[in-house]
Amino acid sequence: MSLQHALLGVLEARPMNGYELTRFFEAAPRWVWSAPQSQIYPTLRQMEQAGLIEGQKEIRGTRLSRTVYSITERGLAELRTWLGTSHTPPPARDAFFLQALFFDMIEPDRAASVLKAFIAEQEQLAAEWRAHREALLAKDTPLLKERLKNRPAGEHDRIAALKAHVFAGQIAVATARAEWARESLRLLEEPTP
Amino acid sequence: MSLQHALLGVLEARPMNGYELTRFFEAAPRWVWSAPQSQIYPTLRQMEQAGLIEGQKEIRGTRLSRTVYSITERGLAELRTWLGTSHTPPPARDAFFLQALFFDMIEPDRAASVLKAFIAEQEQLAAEWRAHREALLAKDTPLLKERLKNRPAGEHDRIAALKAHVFAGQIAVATARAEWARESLRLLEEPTP
DNA sequence: TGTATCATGTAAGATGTTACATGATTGC
DNA sequence: GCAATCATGTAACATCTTACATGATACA
Repeated sequence: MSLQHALLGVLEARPMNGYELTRFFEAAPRWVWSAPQSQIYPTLRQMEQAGLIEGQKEIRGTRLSRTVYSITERGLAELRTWLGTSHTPPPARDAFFLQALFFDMIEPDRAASVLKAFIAEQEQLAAEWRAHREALLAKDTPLLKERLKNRPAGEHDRIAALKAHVFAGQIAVATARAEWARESLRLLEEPTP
Repeated sequence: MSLQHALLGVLEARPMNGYELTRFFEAAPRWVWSAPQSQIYPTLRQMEQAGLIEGQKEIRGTRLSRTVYSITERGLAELRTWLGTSHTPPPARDAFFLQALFFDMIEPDRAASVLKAFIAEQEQLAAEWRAHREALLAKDTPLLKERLKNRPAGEHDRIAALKAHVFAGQIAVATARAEWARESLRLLEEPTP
């Protein structure tokens, strides 16, 4: 159900059509949730049926139609309830740690090259998140700007700080993973006595 | 495909039947991968068809039959290839960070209680992993004992250290998450000027 | 007139979840 | 005899992935 809540969270900022949402959820600088286009459209229709969002059909030109969805009172209530509830953690399922668990079965060189790629990838992610965090602190992302329009000015700093802090969390995790991988490299290279 | 590799990794230690594997993958002290019983059995049959594992039917008592699966040469090769290859990271999909991203929409008290539950849960996980890590370092887990029987004694320390280090990684991530949640609590409580 | 972008759709298959179902064996 | 454990199965459903398909509009 998380995709639905992710969509509700985005639509709370402003109404959007499937195409915009698709670009958002497929965006290169990774966000906290991702989904392919083929999942977005059916989910939107489902959510409309459930009364969580409302679609407004528009025509561009003569024949190109798009449906702009906005969050309903019901959707807002559902989102708030979900946000205020503790959910059971997802089952452990980390393909990379799984891989690392059996590194003793392959040559250290091969394991090392996998680890190095992992470090590069985590650092890349951290860099993207760092940029996004900065942009949020500067209140300079398209979505945050829209969102703040419906909020009292006195809260803007707090809201930006809270959102930015989520990406600080992503950065912290990516950094911890990269650091762990560097330690792994040292462990692998240790000469066996 | 990761479940298949997880199963291969476990079966490399020793042959097991579906029931044993189920207990392993549903075990309370979380491992790096989990799967329900309903997924294990069909996957095992699939893997046997693919020649990655080999099932040996046994009879306990008069009628209770079980199929003990062991890894084949083919399965071992597949596992080694997978272990030595870098895989594209899974798409970002973190329900908790998603939730935290919208904490500005609910009362700070409610957000705080969600955060506190999260901290407790991450610390619980870290504790379980810490215990498992210690057990691995002491070469005192059932599976590791089996596994080491087929390895030269001179490598035992290194293998145990490598496996234990994976759980050090899990602990580091859980700790980073808990620490991040504690910072969030402070941010939430900050008085708005 | 052609290319990039806008805009929406579906279909097949893999993976994961929840729940139910059946019977054998061990040990008290 | 009864409960806990051993042992395997399936069915329905939700979720996610990969791929294909179609047409409109903007703009150079």
